[in-house]
Amino acid sequence: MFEYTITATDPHTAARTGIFQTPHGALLTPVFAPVGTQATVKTLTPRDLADLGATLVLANTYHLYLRPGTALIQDFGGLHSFMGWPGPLLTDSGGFQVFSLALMRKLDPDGVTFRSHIDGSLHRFTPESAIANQEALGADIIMCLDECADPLDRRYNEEALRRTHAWAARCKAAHRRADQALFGIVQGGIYPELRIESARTLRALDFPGYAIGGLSVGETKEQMYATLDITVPELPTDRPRYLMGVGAPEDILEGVARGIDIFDCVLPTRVARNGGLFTRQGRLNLRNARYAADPLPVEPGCDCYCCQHFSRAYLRHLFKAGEILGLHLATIHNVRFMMRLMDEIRSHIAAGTFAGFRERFLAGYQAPNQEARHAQRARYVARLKEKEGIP
RNA sequence: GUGGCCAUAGCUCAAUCGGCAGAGCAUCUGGUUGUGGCCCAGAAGGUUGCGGGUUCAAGCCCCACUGGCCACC
Repeated sequence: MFEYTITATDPHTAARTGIFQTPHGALLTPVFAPVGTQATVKTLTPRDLADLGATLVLANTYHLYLRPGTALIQDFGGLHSFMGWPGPLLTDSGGFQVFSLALMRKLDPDGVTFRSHIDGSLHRFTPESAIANQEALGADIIMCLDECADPLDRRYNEEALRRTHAWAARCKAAHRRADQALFGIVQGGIYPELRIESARTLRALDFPGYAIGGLSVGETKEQMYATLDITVPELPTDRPRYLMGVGAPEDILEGVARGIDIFDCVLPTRVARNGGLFTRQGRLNLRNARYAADPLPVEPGCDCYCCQHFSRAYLRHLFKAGEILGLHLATIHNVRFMMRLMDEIRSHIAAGTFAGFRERFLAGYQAPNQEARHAQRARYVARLKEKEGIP
């Protein structure tokens, strides 16, 4: 179980294709996992997901632990049967959400105590309970409890890294189910020495796969790419590498080129629900007045149900009118866009033409305004700190 | 017909004693990276119903007109 077979390597980059065997099916990598936080990819049925070509779906342990409870899902035969998704599943540990969503958190060497963002009730995660929760959910790939620090705070990262490494060892020791692959998570912010130390420490624990966490959380894209450049080479080549929380189409290309095999991200589905539609030219904001009478499909040539049957004008109307169908159709398109992108990436790696494909894609793809992104991020962080009383 | 109340941004409404005309929604634009359809940021939008008057200064006070609502014939 959990054999990872490399099927092709790109001659010009670190990109590779592979097959990762799981109890619920084989994953062709590089693979992108749509996010189904609360045991559902918002607006999509499992049948939609299968039709779109999705193979791996991520669900969040933090949310499912709080509601409806991991024990209840276990009583229903686990997450696969509860949510009606027969394919491979991945759950995170819940650690990240404790730090990003919970109303309060108190760290100690043994774990983290926090208050639910839903009702304020008091809870606690330890490495052992994080594993127990994920064993109850029964996903094919599960994650160690880790601590995601501010990527630009060196001292915090040093401190968080000690906990993350100790917790990784305890997670591995606590993990019993042989039908789940437990991945370790490399942390260390944007600091090369910390990333290298983290990768080596986790590698010594011998996980069936390795995740890179703590990225796409506030650093620049250049810093993220540079961190991948120094981290991936420290990981074993015969195990899948999972870049958590990424990403945008341009980041997928850059990640694959640096040897990443697995991605997950809310971006395609979240942006879809706000009228942002992916195309090869960049993102199209359907709320814009310029599409009010546009008879074209979102992306001419796309084979998705949305593009095959509906105009931009109709989709814009659905969004302006607040109709549910707009969210569904936009999500269908964006997930299909990601799946087609991954298909093409795998084909080009297999054919040895990935480098040229990446270059052409990035030349034609207009990424969102980085200044606006970072300005917003700064405001968000400022609000968070104000909320928590940090000067 | 008589009396009273009202008229401010596309809509619903603020504006202290007469002292730089604002908000929410809608519109327009940008953003969302280990998920709240939430949300965040910015922009545009005004001859304060019309015409006079008083005043250094009027959305606010006075007169007339127009339109609306209420009450009573």
